[in-house]
Amino acid sequence: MNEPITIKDIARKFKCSPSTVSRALNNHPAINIETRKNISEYATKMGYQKNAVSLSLLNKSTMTIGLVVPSITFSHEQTIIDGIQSVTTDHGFMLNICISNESLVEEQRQIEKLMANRVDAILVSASHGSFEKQEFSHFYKVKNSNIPLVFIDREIPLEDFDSVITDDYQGAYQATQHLLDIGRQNLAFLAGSEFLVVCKNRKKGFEECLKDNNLVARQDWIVQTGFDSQSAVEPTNRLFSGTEIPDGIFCVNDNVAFGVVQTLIKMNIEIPKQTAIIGFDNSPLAGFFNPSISSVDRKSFEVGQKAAQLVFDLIQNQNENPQKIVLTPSLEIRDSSQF
Amino acid sequence: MNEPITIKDIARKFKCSPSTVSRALNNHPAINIETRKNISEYATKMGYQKNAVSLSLLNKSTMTIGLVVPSITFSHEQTIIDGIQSVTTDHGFMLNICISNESLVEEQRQIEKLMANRVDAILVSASHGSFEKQEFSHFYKVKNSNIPLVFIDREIPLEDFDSVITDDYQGAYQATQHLLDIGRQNLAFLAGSEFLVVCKNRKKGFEECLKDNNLVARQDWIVQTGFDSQSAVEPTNRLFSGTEIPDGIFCVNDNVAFGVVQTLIKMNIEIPKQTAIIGFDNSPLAGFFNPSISSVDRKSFEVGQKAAQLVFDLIQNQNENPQKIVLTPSLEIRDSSQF
DNA sequence: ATCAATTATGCAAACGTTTGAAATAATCCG
DNA sequence: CGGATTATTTCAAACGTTTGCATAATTGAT
Repeated sequence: MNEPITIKDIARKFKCSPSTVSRALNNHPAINIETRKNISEYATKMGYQKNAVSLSLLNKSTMTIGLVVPSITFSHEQTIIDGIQSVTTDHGFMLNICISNESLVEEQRQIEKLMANRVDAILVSASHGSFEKQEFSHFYKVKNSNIPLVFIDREIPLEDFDSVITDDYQGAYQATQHLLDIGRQNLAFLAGSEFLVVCKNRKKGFEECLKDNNLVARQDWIVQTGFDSQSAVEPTNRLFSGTEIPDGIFCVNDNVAFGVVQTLIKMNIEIPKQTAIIGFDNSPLAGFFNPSISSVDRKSFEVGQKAAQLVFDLIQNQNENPQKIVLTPSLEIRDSSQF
Repeated sequence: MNEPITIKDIARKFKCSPSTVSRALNNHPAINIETRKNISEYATKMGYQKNAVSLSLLNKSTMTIGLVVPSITFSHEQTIIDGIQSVTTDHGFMLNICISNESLVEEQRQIEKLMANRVDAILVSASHGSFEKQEFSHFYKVKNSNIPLVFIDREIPLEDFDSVITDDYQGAYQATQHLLDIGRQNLAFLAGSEFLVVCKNRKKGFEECLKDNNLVARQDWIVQTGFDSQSAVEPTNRLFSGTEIPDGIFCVNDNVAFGVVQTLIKMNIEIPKQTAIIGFDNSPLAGFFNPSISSVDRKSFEVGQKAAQLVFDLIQNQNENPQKIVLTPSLEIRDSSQF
C-alpha cells in the first residue's frame, strides 16, 4: 500500500522542516529561490499532491458544494446540474451530486453526510417523500448549522429559505391559453403528484386560465399521474373511454405526454386534429416524437446557474433575508398543438 | 457564523477531557455510564455532529467512492448509477458523482480533485475526449497512487485495469441476427463515434454477424453519428435518398433510433414494413415511441452493482490481477422489428 | 490501615497542512 | 569589526477526532 507522499516525507528528504516545504510549494518569497525550485521539482517528480482533507480541516472549508436531487432521469434535472456545474467549476469548487431517488430517508441520510463532510453549501431539490410526509426538519438542521442552503426546481412551502425556481403557474397558464387559442375548449390535465407544490401550481395555472376565459375545469378531467410515461397510459384510456373526450390535454411533464401520445395513437385518435397535447420540460426528445410535442421550457440551465451563484453569494456574505428567485418559462410550440 | 459544536466544546462544558467525550459518544465501556448518558444527551441536544473531515484525516479513509461519468443523459447511465448507489449505500459509503461532459480536461480535473480529496476508490466511465486523444495517463496516476480504479460501461484499450462492461459485440450480433431472422438483408448501421471501443465492438458484431450469414456489410451504409437524436437526421436522409434503401437499421443507441424513426416517418417510410429498426440501451422511452422500438438491454443496473462490489473487494484485498467482468446483453423485441 | 484490583479519567501523539512569530544565518555599511 | 539589515529557516500551535498508555480515584479484601 503506497501511502501517498506527504510534506513531511519531502522535508525528511531535504533535511528541512515541513514549514519550509509548505512554503516552497506555495512559492513563498521568503524561501530561497533555489530551495523552492528543488523542492517543487522533487515534489512533482514524486507525484506529490496536496491532501485536501487536511486543508479542509485547517481552513474549515472543503471547497465543495453538495447537491441533492430526487432523480436524474429528466433532462430538466440534467440541465439544471449542467448549469450548477458551470458555476462551481468556475469557482474551483467540487460538486458532490447525491441522488435521493425521491426517498425521504435517503435524502435525510445524504444531507446528514454532506453536513458531516462539512460541505460549504447545499443545493436541494426536495424529494417526493419529504413533501408527502411534510417532513422538512432536516432542512432546518442545515439552516441551524449556518450552512447555506438553496432550494432549486421544486417550490417548498416554507418561508426563510432561499430558492430558485421557475414559475409553474405561469407556464401552465401559457400552455392552457395556447390550447384555448387554437380553439380547444374541453381540456384535461394530467396532473402528476398531489403532493408537490410544483404540480399544485400547474394545476392552479390551468384552472385559473380557464376561469379567466369564462370556462370551468372539469374536475374529473384532472387526473393524478406519476412522472413516467407508463403512468399516463391508464388515465388516458379512462379519459377517452366515455362519450365526451378532451380536445386538448395539458400534461404535467413530457414523459407523461409521451405516454398519452402513444396511448392515443393506439386508439387511433389523431393528434392534434382530435386532441392537442402539451407537455412540460421541453426535453430534447419532445422534438423527436411523432408527432413532435409542444412543451413548456423551464429555463433549467438558468435555474442551475442562478442557484449556484446565489449559493456563492451566501457563502461570502451572510444570509440576510431569504431570496426567492422565480424564472419565467416559455412555451415551445410543435406539431402536437398546431396544424 | 455559528461554528459547529466540537468535542472540545463539550469537554469544556463538562470540565473533562476531549478523550472522555469521544469515548462517551462512542459508548466506550470504560466511561462511567452516567457520564456517557449525560454527554450523549447534551451532544444530541446541541446537535453535535462528528466532523467527518477530521476522521478522514485520522483514519486515512473518507468512506467515499468517486464516480466520474461522461454524462447522465442516458437512462443506461442513470441505471448504472442506481446500481452503484445501491451497493455504496449498503456499505455506508458516500458516492461522489462527477460529470465530465465527455471532456478530457474536465475528466482530468475531476479525477485530480477526487484524488486530492482522498476518496477510497474511483469508478470511471471514460470520456469521449480521452478516447479521441488516446490520453489515459490520468488513470495511471490513480493506479500509481494505489487508489482502486474500476472502469465501467465503456471498454478501455488498456490492460492492467479492472473493468465491468457489457458485451457490445454480442449485443450487436444478436440485434443484427434478429434483423436477418425477420428476413432483412440490406442492413445499415448508424455507428456512433469512431473513437469509442464500445462503438467499434458494436460495428464488429454487426459486420461479423453478416459475414457469418454469408452477407457483406455495405461500408457506405455504416455511418458515423453522435449519440443524440438530432445527429441521426442527416445520415438517415442521406441513406434513404438513393434508389436502394436499407430494409433494416441497427442504431448505436436508442436516441439515434428515435431520430431515425422520426425522420423516416416524415419521409412516409413504414416501420417496420419497409424498414425495421433496432436501438441499443433499452431505455424506458423505447417502449413508448410510436412505433415502439426494439432495443438491446445492457444490464445497466448489474453493471453498476458489480462494479461497486468489485471496488469494495479491491479496497479490502489488494489488487491482484486486474479483472474484466463482461455481462451479456439481451434483446428486447418491439414493434419496430416485428409485424 | 494496607495492598490489590477495579473503575474512571486524562495525557499526548497522530493524521497533513499552514502560518505568525521567533530564531538563526548571511550580508551590508560605516 | 560590530551593529543593523536582510534573507532564510524553524518552532509551535491549530483544525477535530481517536486511542494506547499512564494516572487517579474508588472499592474490596485482609
